Amino acid sequence: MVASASPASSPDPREPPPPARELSPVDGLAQLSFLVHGLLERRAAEHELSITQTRLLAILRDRTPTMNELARVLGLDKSSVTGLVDRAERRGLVARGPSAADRRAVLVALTDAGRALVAAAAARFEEDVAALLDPLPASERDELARLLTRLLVARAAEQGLDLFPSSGRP
Amino acid sequence: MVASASPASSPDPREPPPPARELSPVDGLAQLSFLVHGLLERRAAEHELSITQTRLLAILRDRTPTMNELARVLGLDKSSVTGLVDRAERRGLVARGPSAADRRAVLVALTDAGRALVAAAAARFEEDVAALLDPLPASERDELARLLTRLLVARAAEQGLDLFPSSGRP
DNA sequence: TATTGTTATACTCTATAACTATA
DNA sequence: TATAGTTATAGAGTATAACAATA
Repeated sequence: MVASASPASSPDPREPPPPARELSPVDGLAQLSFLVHGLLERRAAEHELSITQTRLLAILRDRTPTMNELARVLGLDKSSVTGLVDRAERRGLVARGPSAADRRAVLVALTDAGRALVAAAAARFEEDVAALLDPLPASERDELARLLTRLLVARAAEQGLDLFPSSGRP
Repeated sequence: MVASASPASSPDPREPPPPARELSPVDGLAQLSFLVHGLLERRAAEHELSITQTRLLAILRDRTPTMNELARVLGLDKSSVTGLVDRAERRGLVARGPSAADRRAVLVALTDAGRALVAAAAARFEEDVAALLDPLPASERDELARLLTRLLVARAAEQGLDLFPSSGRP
């Protein structure tokens, strides 16, 4: 797993190769995850962005959180977010601002430049993933989407989250 | 994509919630990749390993490469590998040794401690991925494996690689 | 007293450039 | 001269601990 692409089982050398082999679901999922992660990493790098910087900008597309909220969403210590936002601010991608509600808090927002950059990177990444799915006919892409959605919904439910909110809440 | 779990489309608020929604194949793949990557990161961290250290140890399970080969496989500069192997060696996980063929070269091998550590981390990670697949009945896990294998085989073929070698070679 | 954010410090990971030893 | 590896240096990303300002 992790680094090697070969299946674990060693076939009997006396037999002719079996007609078609398949990855285990576990191996397939693991390998595909690394592949997709690498695609994002490469596209982000084209815009001089790390994965973390990309996540930061992606989060800010929807909200204007405090430093503290950002730390929670990113799963980082607040001191790490200070540095992260410092570097993005130096590049003019985000801006800090005061909070009307709490004079201790600092709000972080995307600048126009940051919004343009994350939009470009996201578009390219989505093209990559779409290209990855290209070999499958549409019916099988739908089937894949159905299976992946079920996995993600189940996982979200285990964590008490709803993957599809907005069903009748303010 | 990237950071947010919500689908892009906003439903009509006058309609009752549609019966079942689904992620696009692109979103499903992207989200699942981050999920699986995070699982590996957490399991590795339990053993005080970074993803990079884990990759290093995983590669060494199968081979005893030179520093140079390691740099190529990991996609890193050789100077980065020097530091990586330094830190692993300090922890007693790998050992450097001379090459009989080339007195400039340095061979890197897993120690027993390193082998035990990577085996433990890999086992836990595979349990995690298996648990992720648990919500699907066996027939759908098989279908998922079939679809993922086709994607990975197609991608490997584009790069001139065979995902399933060993068909009639020493 | 508790919370928000920054600073100081330290370690990992990564790269570029310069260097040593061998081929 | 070219290649294998290390060292020096620099910067991103991360965390812990101590601090200032505000609640």
